[in-house]
Amino acid sequence: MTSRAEAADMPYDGETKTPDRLRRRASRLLSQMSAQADRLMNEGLAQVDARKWHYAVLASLQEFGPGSQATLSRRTGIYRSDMVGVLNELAERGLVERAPDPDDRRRNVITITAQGRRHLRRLDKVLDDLHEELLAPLTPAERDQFVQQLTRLLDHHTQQAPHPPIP
Amino acid sequence: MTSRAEAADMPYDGETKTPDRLRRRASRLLSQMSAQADRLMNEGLAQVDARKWHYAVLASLQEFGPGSQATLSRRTGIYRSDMVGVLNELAERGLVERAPDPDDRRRNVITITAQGRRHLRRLDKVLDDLHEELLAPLTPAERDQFVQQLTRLLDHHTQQAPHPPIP
DNA sequence: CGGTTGCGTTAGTCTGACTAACGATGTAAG
DNA sequence: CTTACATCGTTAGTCAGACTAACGCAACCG
Repeated sequence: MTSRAEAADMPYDGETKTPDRLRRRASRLLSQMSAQADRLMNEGLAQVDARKWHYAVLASLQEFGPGSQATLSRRTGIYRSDMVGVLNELAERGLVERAPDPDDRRRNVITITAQGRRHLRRLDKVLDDLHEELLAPLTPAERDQFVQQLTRLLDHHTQQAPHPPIP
Repeated sequence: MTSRAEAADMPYDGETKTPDRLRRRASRLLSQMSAQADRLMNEGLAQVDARKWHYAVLASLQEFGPGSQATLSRRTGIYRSDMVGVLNELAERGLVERAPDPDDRRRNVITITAQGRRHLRRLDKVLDDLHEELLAPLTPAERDQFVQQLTRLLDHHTQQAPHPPIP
C-alpha cells in the first residue's frame, strides 16, 4: 500500500507537481472548486444578462412571495448593504418592482413581475445546464451524496454559528 | 400547477427560509462552504502568524526542494504576481531564503530554512486540527469520499481546461 | 545577431464577503 | 407622552482572493 508512490522510478517533476498534503486539504479543494464553479456560473449567467444574486432574489420572491429588502436579505443570505445594488439591477431590467410599504414607511416591498417570472424560468434552465457541466464527472447518486454532504457541513457550521448570522 | 401551494399547512416562514432550489444548488453550497472554510483557516492560521499561502509554499519546498519563484507558482497554483508578496512575508519571518540563481540570473532560488521546516510542522498540526473541525459532521469514510469527489471534479475542470492554466 | 520566451516585479481590476454608520421610522417602557 | 431602543434602506469603505497587463531583464533558438 504505497500511498505516495515511491518517487524512485517516477518521472520526478518538482516543477509542476503539487504536494499531496496540499492537494488533499479539503479547504484548498473547496476554494478551488468554488472558484471554478463561480467562473462557470458567472460566464453562463452573463450570457443572459444576469448574475448569481439575481437568481437568488428572484427564486426567493417566486417561492415565498413579496418581501422587504431586509426579508430578502435573510432569505438569500445576501447582506442588506449589497441587496440595494442587486435590486437596482433587477428593477432596471423590469424584473422586480420596488414600492414603499404603506404599513411601515421604513420598508420597500419588493415584488416579482411577470417578466421576472419569465426570466427566472430561463435562469433555472441555464443553471441546470451549468450544473450538469459542473458535476459532469459524478454519477447521479454521487451528485446527491455530494450535495447532501455539503449541506450537512454547511448546516453544522451555520447553526449555532459563532460567526455569520447575516447581520 | 401549484408549485408553491403546498405551504398550506406548513409553518410558513417566508421571512427567513431559503428556497429549496437555491439551497440545493451545488455552486451555492460550494461558495458558502468555501467561505466558511476560508474563515476557519484564516482564523486558525492567524494565531500562529501564518496564512494559507505560507503553508502551500513551505509544503511545496519541503516536498520537492528549492525552486524558482515561477516553479513555486506552478507547484502551488499561486499566481507569480502574488508569489512576490508571499515570499516577502516568509523571508521576513526567516522561513525561506531568497537568493539569486548563479546559473540563471533571471531567477531567484527559494530555499526553506530550518526554522521554516519547524514552522511547517506546526502548520501541519494546526491545519489537521482545523480540518477536523471543518469536517466534523462527516464520518472518516465520508470525508475520504468527499475529498475524492472534490478532487475528481477539480481534475475534470482543470485538465484540458479552456480557462486557467496558471498564466 | 535578432526574435522569442521565461523571469521577477509592480500595479491595477473585479468579485464576493463583510463592517460601520447615517437618517428616517417604528416599537416598547416608564 | 417621551425617552430609549431596534429596524430599515442606503452609502461608503475594508479586506481577501483570483486574475490581467506590462515592465525590464536575462536566456535560449535559429
